[in-house]
Amino acid sequence: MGTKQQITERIGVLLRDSKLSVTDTRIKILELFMKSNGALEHSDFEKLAGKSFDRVTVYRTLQTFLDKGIIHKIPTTDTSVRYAVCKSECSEHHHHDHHIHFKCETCGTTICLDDTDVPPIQLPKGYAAHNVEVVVSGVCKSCK
Amino acid sequence: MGTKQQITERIGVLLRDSKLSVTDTRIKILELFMKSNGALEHSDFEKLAGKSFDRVTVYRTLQTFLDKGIIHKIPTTDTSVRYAVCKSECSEHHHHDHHIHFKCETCGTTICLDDTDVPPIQLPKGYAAHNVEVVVSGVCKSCK
DNA sequence: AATTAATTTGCAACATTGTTGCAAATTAAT
DNA sequence: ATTAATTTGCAACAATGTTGCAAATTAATT
Repeated sequence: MGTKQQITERIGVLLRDSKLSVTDTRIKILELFMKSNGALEHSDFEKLAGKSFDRVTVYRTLQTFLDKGIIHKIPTTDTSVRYAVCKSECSEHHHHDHHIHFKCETCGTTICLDDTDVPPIQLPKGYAAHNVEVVVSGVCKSCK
Repeated sequence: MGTKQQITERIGVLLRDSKLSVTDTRIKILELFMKSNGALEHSDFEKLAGKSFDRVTVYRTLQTFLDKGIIHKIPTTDTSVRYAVCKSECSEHHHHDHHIHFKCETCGTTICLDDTDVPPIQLPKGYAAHNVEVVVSGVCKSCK
Protein backbone atom coordinates (compact mmCIF):
# COMPACT_ATOMS: atom_id res chain seq x y z
CA MET A 1 0.00 0.00 0.00
CA GLY A 2 2.86 2.41 0.60
CA THR A 3 3.46 5.08 3.21
CA LYS A 4 0.87 7.62 4.15
CA GLN A 5 2.90 10.16 2.21
CA GLN A 6 2.77 8.02 -0.93
CA ILE A 7 -0.94 7.41 -0.59
CA THR A 8 -1.65 11.12 -0.36
CA GLU A 9 0.49 11.62 -3.44
CA ARG A 10 -1.41 8.96 -5.36
CA ILE A 11 -4.72 10.47 -4.33
CA GLY A 12 -3.56 13.87 -5.55
CA VAL A 13 -2.72 12.43 -8.94
CA LEU A 14 -6.07 10.62 -9.10
CA LEU A 15 -7.99 13.79 -8.33
CA ARG A 16 -6.06 15.94 -10.78
CA ASP A 17 -6.52 13.29 -13.48
CA SER A 18 -10.24 13.56 -12.88
CA LYS A 19 -10.04 17.36 -13.11
CA LEU A 20 -11.10 17.81 -9.51
CA SER A 21 -9.66 20.22 -7.00
CA VAL A 22 -7.51 18.56 -4.39
CA THR A 23 -9.25 19.23 -1.09
CA ASP A 24 -8.93 17.90 2.43
CA THR A 25 -12.35 16.25 2.34
CA ARG A 26 -11.69 14.41 -0.89
CA ILE A 27 -8.29 13.23 0.27
CA LYS A 28 -9.72 12.04 3.56
CA ILE A 29 -12.61 10.17 1.95
CA LEU A 30 -10.35 8.44 -0.56
CA GLU A 31 -7.99 7.53 2.26
CA LEU A 32 -10.87 5.88 4.08
CA PHE A 33 -11.73 3.91 0.95
CA MET A 34 -8.15 2.77 0.57
CA LYS A 35 -7.69 1.81 4.19
CA SER A 36 -10.96 -0.12 4.25
CA ASN A 37 -10.91 -3.62 2.82
CA GLY A 38 -14.58 -3.49 1.98
CA ALA A 39 -17.23 -1.25 0.54
CA LEU A 40 -18.36 1.73 2.55
CA GLU A 41 -21.74 3.27 3.02
CA HIS A 42 -22.60 6.78 3.91
CA SER A 43 -22.91 6.26 7.62
CA ASP A 44 -19.43 4.72 7.72
CA PHE A 45 -17.89 8.07 6.93
CA GLU A 46 -19.44 9.67 9.96
CA LYS A 47 -18.33 6.75 12.09
CA LEU A 48 -14.81 6.57 10.68
CA ALA A 49 -14.10 10.25 10.41
CA GLY A 50 -16.24 11.59 13.20
CA LYS A 51 -17.31 15.14 12.69
CA SER A 52 -14.32 16.08 10.62
CA PHE A 53 -16.64 16.95 7.74
CA ASP A 54 -20.20 17.85 7.10
CA ARG A 55 -22.83 15.29 6.14
CA VAL A 56 -23.77 17.31 3.09
CA THR A 57 -20.17 17.41 1.92
CA VAL A 58 -19.96 13.64 2.10
CA TYR A 59 -23.06 13.25 -0.04
CA ARG A 60 -21.72 15.69 -2.58
CA THR A 61 -18.25 14.17 -2.61
CA LEU A 62 -19.56 10.66 -3.18
CA GLN A 63 -21.76 11.92 -5.99
CA THR A 64 -18.79 13.67 -7.57
CA PHE A 65 -16.67 10.52 -7.34
CA LEU A 66 -19.48 8.53 -8.93
CA ASP A 67 -19.78 11.01 -11.76
CA LYS A 68 -16.05 10.84 -12.40
CA GLY A 69 -15.91 7.06 -12.28
CA ILE A 70 -13.69 6.96 -9.21
CA ILE A 71 -16.14 4.86 -7.22
CA HIS A 72 -19.10 2.65 -8.06
CA LYS A 73 -22.22 1.56 -6.22
CA ILE A 74 -22.99 -1.97 -5.12
CA PRO A 75 -26.63 -3.10 -5.04
CA THR A 76 -28.20 -3.94 -1.70
CA THR A 77 -31.56 -5.17 -0.52
CA ASP A 78 -31.83 -2.50 2.13
CA THR A 79 -31.96 1.26 1.97
CA SER A 80 -28.25 1.75 2.36
CA VAL A 81 -26.04 2.47 -0.63
CA ARG A 82 -22.60 0.89 -0.69
CA TYR A 83 -19.65 2.34 -2.56
CA ALA A 84 -16.28 0.91 -3.55
CA VAL A 85 -13.35 2.36 -5.47
CA CYS A 86 -13.17 1.41 -9.11
CA LYS A 87 -10.18 -0.20 -10.71
CA SER A 88 -8.21 1.64 -13.35
CA GLU A 89 -10.39 0.55 -16.27
CA CYS A 90 -13.22 2.72 -15.06
CA SER A 91 -13.58 6.15 -16.54
CA GLU A 92 -16.03 8.99 -16.54
CA HIS A 93 -19.42 7.91 -17.88
CA HIS A 94 -18.22 4.40 -18.40
CA HIS A 95 -17.84 1.85 -15.67
CA HIS A 96 -16.28 -1.50 -16.38
CA ASP A 97 -17.09 -3.32 -13.23
CA HIS A 98 -17.06 -6.77 -14.69
CA HIS A 99 -16.50 -8.33 -11.34
CA ILE A 100 -18.86 -9.70 -8.77
CA HIS A 101 -19.50 -8.54 -5.25
CA PHE A 102 -19.47 -10.64 -2.13
CA LYS A 103 -21.25 -9.84 1.09
CA CYS A 104 -20.22 -11.80 4.16
CA GLU A 105 -23.16 -12.65 6.36
CA THR A 106 -20.89 -13.06 9.37
CA CYS A 107 -18.74 -9.93 9.41
CA GLY A 108 -21.07 -7.86 7.28
CA THR A 109 -18.44 -6.50 4.92
CA THR A 110 -18.97 -6.30 1.21
CA ILE A 111 -15.98 -6.68 -1.09
CA CYS A 112 -15.26 -6.64 -4.79
CA LEU A 113 -13.99 -9.96 -6.12
CA ASP A 114 -12.00 -8.37 -8.88
CA ASP A 115 -10.83 -11.61 -10.42
CA THR A 116 -14.21 -13.30 -10.50
CA ASP A 117 -15.94 -12.51 -13.74
CA VAL A 118 -19.64 -11.98 -14.17
CA PRO A 119 -20.91 -15.02 -16.09
CA PRO A 120 -22.80 -14.56 -19.36
CA ILE A 121 -26.56 -14.50 -18.91
CA GLN A 122 -28.94 -15.83 -21.51
CA LEU A 123 -31.92 -13.48 -21.44
CA PRO A 124 -35.32 -14.27 -22.96
CA LYS A 125 -35.93 -13.05 -26.51
CA GLY A 126 -36.47 -9.31 -26.75
CA TYR A 127 -34.36 -8.24 -23.81
CA ALA A 128 -31.09 -6.37 -24.26
CA ALA A 129 -28.57 -6.33 -21.43
CA HIS A 130 -26.37 -3.32 -20.76
CA ASN A 131 -25.15 -4.19 -17.33
CA VAL A 132 -25.15 -7.21 -15.06
CA GLU A 133 -24.82 -6.91 -11.31
CA VAL A 134 -24.00 -9.95 -9.22
CA VAL A 135 -23.97 -9.94 -5.46
CA VAL A 136 -23.17 -13.19 -3.72
CA SER A 137 -23.78 -13.51 -0.01
CA GLY A 138 -22.28 -16.16 2.22
CA VAL A 139 -19.23 -16.60 4.39
CA CYS A 140 -15.93 -14.99 3.46
CA LYS A 141 -12.40 -16.32 3.69
CA SER A 142 -11.64 -14.65 7.00
CA CYS A 143 -14.86 -15.74 8.70
CA LYS A 144 -15.11 -19.39 7.68
CA MET B 1 -55.57 -13.87 -13.86
CA GLY B 2 -59.24 -14.47 -13.21
CA THR B 3 -62.03 -12.21 -12.02
CA LYS B 4 -61.66 -9.79 -9.17
CA GLN B 5 -63.74 -12.16 -7.09
CA GLN B 6 -61.38 -15.06 -7.82
CA ILE B 7 -58.31 -13.01 -7.06
CA THR B 8 -59.70 -12.00 -3.70
CA GLU B 9 -60.45 -15.65 -3.01
CA ARG B 10 -56.91 -16.69 -3.91
CA ILE B 11 -55.46 -13.97 -1.71
CA GLY B 12 -57.60 -15.16 1.20
CA VAL B 13 -56.25 -18.68 0.82
CA LEU B 14 -52.69 -17.38 0.59
CA LEU B 15 -53.07 -15.36 3.77
CA ARG B 16 -54.73 -18.16 5.72
CA ASP B 17 -52.04 -20.59 4.57
CA SER B 18 -49.49 -18.18 6.01
CA LYS B 19 -51.43 -18.01 9.25
CA LEU B 20 -52.20 -14.35 8.79
CA SER B 21 -55.47 -12.59 9.43
CA VAL B 22 -57.33 -11.64 6.29
CA THR B 23 -57.56 -7.86 6.40
CA ASP B 24 -58.47 -5.15 3.92
CA THR B 25 -54.95 -3.74 3.85
CA ARG B 26 -53.32 -7.06 3.13
CA ILE B 27 -55.80 -7.90 0.41
CA LYS B 28 -55.35 -4.51 -1.18
CA ILE B 29 -51.56 -4.69 -1.13
CA LEU B 30 -51.50 -8.18 -2.59
CA GLU B 31 -53.95 -7.04 -5.27
CA LEU B 32 -51.57 -4.25 -6.19
CA PHE B 33 -48.73 -6.75 -6.49
CA MET B 34 -50.80 -9.01 -8.70
CA LYS B 35 -52.04 -6.22 -10.93
CA SER B 36 -48.57 -4.78 -11.35
CA ASN B 37 -46.34 -6.46 -13.89
CA GLY B 38 -43.21 -5.32 -12.09
CA ALA B 39 -41.71 -5.00 -8.66
CA LEU B 40 -43.08 -2.35 -6.36
CA GLU B 41 -41.38 -0.08 -3.91
CA HIS B 42 -42.81 1.51 -0.86
CA SER B 43 -43.70 4.80 -2.47
CA ASP B 44 -45.69 2.98 -5.16
CA PHE B 45 -48.28 1.95 -2.62
CA GLU B 46 -49.00 5.51 -1.69
CA LYS B 47 -49.21 6.46 -5.35
CA LEU B 48 -51.34 3.48 -6.37
CA ALA B 49 -53.63 3.35 -3.39
CA GLY B 50 -53.68 6.97 -2.36
CA LYS B 51 -54.43 7.52 1.26
CA SER B 52 -56.44 4.38 1.61
CA PHE B 53 -54.03 3.12 4.22
CA ASP B 54 -51.45 4.45 6.57
CA ARG B 55 -47.78 4.61 5.73
CA VAL B 56 -46.89 2.70 8.86
CA THR B 57 -49.29 -0.07 7.97
CA VAL B 58 -47.64 -0.50 4.61
CA TYR B 59 -44.21 -0.84 6.21
CA ARG B 60 -45.52 -3.38 8.65
CA THR B 61 -47.46 -5.31 6.04
CA LEU B 62 -44.47 -5.59 3.71
CA GLN B 63 -42.30 -6.75 6.61
CA THR B 64 -44.88 -9.38 7.52
CA PHE B 65 -45.06 -10.62 3.93
CA LEU B 66 -41.27 -10.84 3.83
CA ASP B 67 -41.20 -12.82 7.06
CA LYS B 68 -43.79 -15.23 5.72
CA GLY B 69 -42.05 -15.68 2.39
CA ILE B 70 -44.88 -14.15 0.39
CA ILE B 71 -42.70 -11.49 -1.17
CA HIS B 72 -38.96 -11.01 -1.65
CA LYS B 73 -36.68 -8.01 -2.03
CA ILE B 74 -34.74 -7.11 -5.13
CA PRO B 75 -31.36 -5.39 -4.75
CA THR B 76 -30.98 -1.85 -6.02
CA THR B 77 -28.19 0.67 -6.21
CA ASP B 78 -30.30 3.41 -4.71
CA THR B 79 -32.03 3.88 -1.40
CA SER B 80 -35.29 2.37 -2.51
CA VAL B 81 -36.25 -1.19 -1.70
CA ARG B 82 -38.14 -3.14 -4.34
CA TYR B 83 -40.46 -6.03 -3.60
CA ALA B 84 -41.99 -8.73 -5.75
CA VAL B 85 -44.26 -11.67 -4.98
CA CYS B 86 -42.56 -15.01 -4.61
CA LYS B 87 -43.47 -18.08 -6.56
CA SER B 88 -44.94 -21.08 -4.84
CA GLU B 89 -41.60 -22.66 -3.96
CA CYS B 90 -40.91 -19.94 -1.43
CA SER B 91 -41.79 -20.61 2.16
CA GLU B 92 -41.29 -19.04 5.54
CA HIS B 93 -37.62 -18.62 6.37
CA HIS B 94 -36.60 -20.12 3.07
CA HIS B 95 -36.65 -18.29 -0.21
CA HIS B 96 -35.91 -20.08 -3.43
CA ASP B 97 -35.59 -17.18 -5.77
CA HIS B 98 -33.34 -18.85 -8.26
CA HIS B 99 -34.29 -16.43 -10.95
CA ILE B 100 -32.73 -13.22 -12.12
CA HIS B 101 -34.14 -9.72 -12.07
CA PHE B 102 -34.29 -7.31 -14.95
CA LYS B 103 -34.51 -3.57 -14.68
CA CYS B 104 -35.49 -1.67 -17.80
CA GLU B 105 -33.60 1.59 -18.17
CA THR B 106 -36.32 2.98 -20.40
CA CYS B 107 -39.57 2.37 -18.55
CA GLY B 108 -37.96 1.92 -15.15
CA THR B 109 -39.80 -1.24 -14.19
CA THR B 110 -38.09 -4.17 -12.56
CA ILE B 111 -39.37 -7.65 -13.23
CA CYS B 112 -38.57 -11.20 -12.22
CA LEU B 113 -37.41 -13.37 -15.09
CA ASP B 114 -38.72 -16.53 -13.55
CA ASP B 115 -37.45 -18.81 -16.26
CA THR B 116 -33.93 -17.42 -16.38
CA ASP B 117 -31.74 -19.26 -13.93
CA VAL B 118 -28.96 -17.74 -11.93
CA PRO B 119 -25.74 -19.09 -13.44
CA PRO B 120 -23.25 -20.95 -11.25
CA ILE B 121 -20.48 -18.72 -9.91
CA GLN B 122 -16.99 -19.98 -9.27
CA LEU B 123 -15.84 -18.15 -6.16
CA PRO B 124 -12.20 -17.87 -5.04
CA LYS B 125 -10.97 -20.46 -2.55
CA GLY B 126 -12.27 -19.95 0.96
CA TYR B 127 -15.58 -18.35 0.09
CA ALA B 128 -18.91 -20.11 0.64
CA ALA B 129 -21.99 -18.92 -1.24
CA HIS B 130 -25.46 -19.07 0.29
CA ASN B 131 -27.27 -16.81 -2.09
CA VAL B 132 -26.65 -15.23 -5.47
CA GLU B 133 -28.48 -12.12 -6.60
CA VAL B 134 -28.40 -11.10 -10.22
CA VAL B 135 -29.86 -7.88 -11.52
CA VAL B 136 -29.52 -7.17 -15.21
CA SER B 137 -30.28 -3.72 -16.52
CA GLY B 138 -30.98 -2.87 -20.11
CA VAL B 139 -33.99 -2.54 -22.39
CA CYS B 140 -37.00 -4.77 -21.95
CA LYS B 141 -39.22 -6.46 -24.49
CA SER B 142 -41.89 -3.78 -24.47
CA CYS B 143 -39.47 -0.87 -24.78
CA LYS B 144 -37.13 -2.07 -27.49
C1' DA C 1 3.79 36.33 -4.88
C1' DA C 2 -0.45 38.66 -4.90
C1' DT C 3 -4.87 39.16 -6.99
C1' DT C 4 -8.76 37.32 -9.31
C1' DA C 5 -11.75 33.61 -10.76
C1' DA C 6 -13.64 29.19 -9.99
C1' DT C 7 -14.77 25.64 -7.07
C1' DT C 8 -15.88 23.60 -2.77
C1' DT C 9 -17.53 23.65 1.88
C1' DG C 10 -20.61 24.28 5.93
C1' DC C 11 -24.72 25.96 7.74
C1' DA C 12 -29.61 26.36 8.01
C1' DA C 13 -33.76 24.92 6.67
C1' DC C 14 -36.44 21.63 4.67
C1' DA C 15 -38.25 17.15 2.49
C1' DT C 16 -38.50 12.37 2.59
C1' DT C 17 -38.26 7.99 4.59
C1' DG C 18 -38.40 4.70 8.30
C1' DT C 19 -39.51 3.51 13.49
C1' DT C 20 -41.92 3.02 18.05
C1' DG C 21 -45.63 3.04 21.64
C1' DC C 22 -50.17 2.82 22.47
C1' DA C 23 -55.25 3.06 22.21
C1' DA C 24 -59.02 1.94 19.07
C1' DA C 25 -60.71 -1.09 15.64
C1' DT C 26 -60.93 -5.27 13.31
C1' DT C 27 -60.47 -10.26 12.86
C1' DA C 28 -60.37 -14.90 14.70
C1' DA C 29 -61.46 -18.16 18.32
C1' DT C 30 -64.46 -19.81 21.92
C1' DA D 1 -72.46 -13.44 21.16
C1' DT D 2 -68.62 -12.82 23.86
C1' DT D 3 -63.77 -12.99 24.55
C1' DA D 4 -59.05 -13.14 23.00
C1' DA D 5 -55.66 -12.09 19.69
C1' DT D 6 -54.16 -9.45 16.06
C1' DT D 7 -53.93 -5.45 13.26
C1' DT D 8 -54.43 -0.65 12.32
C1' DG D 9 -53.92 4.45 12.63
C1' DC D 10 -52.25 8.27 15.00
C1' DA D 11 -48.74 10.98 17.09
C1' DA D 12 -44.31 11.74 17.88
C1' DC D 13 -39.84 10.89 16.79
C1' DA D 14 -35.34 9.43 14.43
C1' DA D 15 -32.66 9.00 10.48
C1' DT D 16 -31.54 10.04 5.89
C1' DG D 17 -31.19 12.86 1.81
C1' DT D 18 -31.68 17.66 -0.62
C1' DT D 19 -31.28 22.72 -1.73
C1' DG D 20 -29.80 27.66 -1.58
C1' DC D 21 -26.48 30.62 -0.33
C1' DA D 22 -22.57 32.95 1.94
C1' DA D 23 -17.85 32.00 3.51
C1' DA D 24 -13.71 29.55 2.76
C1' DT D 25 -10.54 27.16 0.07
C1' DT D 26 -8.23 25.93 -4.23
C1' DA D 27 -6.67 26.93 -8.89
C1' DA D 28 -5.56 30.21 -12.48
C1' DT D 29 -3.80 34.64 -13.91
C1' DT D 30 -1.02 38.47 -13.95
